[in-house]
Amino acid sequence: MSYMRIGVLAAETDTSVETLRYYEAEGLIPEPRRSESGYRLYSAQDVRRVSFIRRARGMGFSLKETAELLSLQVEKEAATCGEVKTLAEKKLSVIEDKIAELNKMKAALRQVTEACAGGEASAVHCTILG
Amino acid sequence: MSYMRIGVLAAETDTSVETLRYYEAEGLIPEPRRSESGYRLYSAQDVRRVSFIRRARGMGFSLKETAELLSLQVEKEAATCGEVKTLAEKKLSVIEDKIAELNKMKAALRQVTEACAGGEASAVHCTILG
DNA sequence: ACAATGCTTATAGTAAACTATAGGTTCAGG
DNA sequence: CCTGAACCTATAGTTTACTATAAGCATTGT
Repeated sequence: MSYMRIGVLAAETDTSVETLRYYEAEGLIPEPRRSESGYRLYSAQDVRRVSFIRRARGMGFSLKETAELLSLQVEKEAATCGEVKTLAEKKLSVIEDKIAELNKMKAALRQVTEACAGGEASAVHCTILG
Repeated sequence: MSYMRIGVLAAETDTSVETLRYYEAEGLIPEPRRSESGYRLYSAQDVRRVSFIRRARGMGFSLKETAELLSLQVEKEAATCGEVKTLAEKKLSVIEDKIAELNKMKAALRQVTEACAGGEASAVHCTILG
């Protein structure tokens, strides 16, 4: 149960096996250990890593930006604590900005739902923009 | 001052003129009125609309999804209040989900900055994932 | 034993969202 | 008047992120 093959990882992370191999080729996930016959074998940590990648992608981070976020883990030996902390804080503020943007969109949509009583009346006054 | 040309709109919205024409071709912004010589002329409302598009794109919404969000404005005559309200609420929950995901990522990054004292020590214990 | 399923590599194809180019028109400043 | 910047259309090219195909080996169920 400890190690899973690529199909299981794909299912667990709602990804395709092709995409997983692509992420590996692009360096977003490390080369996994292999079974005797050459099958890729993944751990629970890989599930977390791929889930993180999918989440970041869904938020509009590119694969390159996602890799930067993940580098906070990968570079742990190489970088000093200070460097990692600085990068993490920079990324954190990017995320804060995104949350703020989403809250703006939320407010705009709220206006719509509140202006609309619902029902059959024409939606002339329902508008997302000014 | 009331109407601006495409270059000004591009500057105001941090977009390229090519992208603006592309958005027009794709139906994300309406065909603007033209000057005598055929130049596109935009209003302040167009600035708001393009800004909204850029914000939505940055959040990971595709152009198609962005168009759906904007349709809440465009379809105002055609659709009933009930339909618009339902769509708005659906989109609202997508946005809530995105905010929740970002908060997860934020928590993960917080762990990093907190585990890292900062300074010269190796960042072995700085990790974004488990 | 053998077919179905799942894995392997390598390579090619695709869709979305720009981005750039070519060739021409308009307009503002010197 | 003329040069250069900004605009026009039409079309072609690029990048990103997959997605599919081909040809073959491995594993599992009957």
